[in-house]
Amino acid sequence: MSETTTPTATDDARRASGRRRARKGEGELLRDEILDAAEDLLVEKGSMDEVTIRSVAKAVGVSAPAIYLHFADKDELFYETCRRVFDVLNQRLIEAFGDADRPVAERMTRAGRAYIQFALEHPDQYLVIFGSIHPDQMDDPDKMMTDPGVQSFEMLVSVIQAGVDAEEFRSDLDVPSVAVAVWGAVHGVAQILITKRGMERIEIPDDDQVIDAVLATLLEGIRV
Amino acid sequence: MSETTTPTATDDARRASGRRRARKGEGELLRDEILDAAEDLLVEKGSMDEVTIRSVAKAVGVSAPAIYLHFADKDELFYETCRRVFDVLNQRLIEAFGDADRPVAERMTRAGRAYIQFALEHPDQYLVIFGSIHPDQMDDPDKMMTDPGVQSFEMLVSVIQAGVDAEEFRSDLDVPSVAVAVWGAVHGVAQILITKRGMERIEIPDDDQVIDAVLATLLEGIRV
DNA sequence: TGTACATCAGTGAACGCGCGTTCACTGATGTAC
DNA sequence: TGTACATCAGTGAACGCGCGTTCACTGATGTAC
Repeated sequence: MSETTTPTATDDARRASGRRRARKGEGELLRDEILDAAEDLLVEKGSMDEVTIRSVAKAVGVSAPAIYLHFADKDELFYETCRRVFDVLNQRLIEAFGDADRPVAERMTRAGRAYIQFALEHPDQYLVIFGSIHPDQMDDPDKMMTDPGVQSFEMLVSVIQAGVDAEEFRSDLDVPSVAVAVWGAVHGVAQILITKRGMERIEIPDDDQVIDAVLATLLEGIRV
Repeated sequence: MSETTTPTATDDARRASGRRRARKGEGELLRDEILDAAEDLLVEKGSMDEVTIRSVAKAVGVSAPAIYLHFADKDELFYETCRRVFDVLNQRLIEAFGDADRPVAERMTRAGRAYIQFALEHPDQYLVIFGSIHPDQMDDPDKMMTDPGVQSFEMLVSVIQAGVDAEEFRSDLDVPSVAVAVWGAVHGVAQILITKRGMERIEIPDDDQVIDAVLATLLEGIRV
């Protein structure tokens, strides 16, 4: 049993997790792995409170203190985790809204569908993000999830305004109020479709039917 | 310093909290006080996880183990706390829907307004209730918040159907889908108005304007 | 009316646990000479 | 090319803390005789 053939604890850890210690200057690689693991665990557990620093570290194949080489504390880790997800949603909305040649009604429908579909594809992250936007937790304005959200919301406002200008939508609309109403409606439907699994006693139609219903109803309500 | 004049620790506790030990057979009185305190703390903290059994006991003026004379564990305590709130909302919706003489559109508007206003009056309980309806936590069907919710939802469905029958609403509506859409829209707007305090960068109009916008848009969208 | 007793609504101290975080350290990697 | 050294990415053990919950108990209240 020479030293070269005896597996060490370090070897075991490497084999189990598939991780090697990062080269010098490549420490940032671990950061992304941590964020990936945190996101996966968030999906699995459904709440930030039930995901521990230790479990994230274990999933990555690293010791718990190693997390602190990349994030100041637990809050910062999960803030970054959620922001990444929100960025993807924002990107999809920009794409859906962006095609300025098409009719406004069509662009809004596509964006609304993209929004709800994103929420259904990432149900846990979506709920965590919205759950984490709690008034009491918003004391630090720099830590808000809304940076990308603000951008999307402003696009929504200007698209509705464009619809009014193009005489697709009624001219008497209070555009900002309608924008909040549309956002709220789409968000609310997304949340209900996510949670409907638990509501067996309410017979909820297919996702697509409900998505069509809310988008059609909203559009019909603001159309000329 | 005779025993009759020396204040005991028990006297102090009584004076501080205003509680007396319940008479025999009146143990149930404490139960309501516990639920009231739990609800208040829930509002204050914004999340079940941040309210401890110890803090509830302290607010009531009782020792922590006393809680266990009335509730099996922490889950049961907060389940009951939320159910009470949900029952009030349900009652308000029944009232708003109930006046069968009036036009359906008016009844729906009143119910929608009552729903959002209730959410704004009890923002934290509302978010906690909706936050606690998480798919992963719904494994025990007897512990669902939806018992009163089911009743309200069924009323919504039948009211919309009544609107179709009375030829107030379009005959081609898929009533169940529209009901989910309406519920989702109202819920989503309520949630956004609750959380808007934290979103200073998005300029959100007055509550009433937004409420009017979503209800008018939805109604206009389903009207004949 | 007095008194022994059962019952009930609580209490105080302690339990075990898991958590976020800190600390002193190790050992591989790259670099200057 | 060899070697001493600085740097960096980690580790293992331990910390203090607050939590939900349990346990053995106390003392006021009502009741039977």
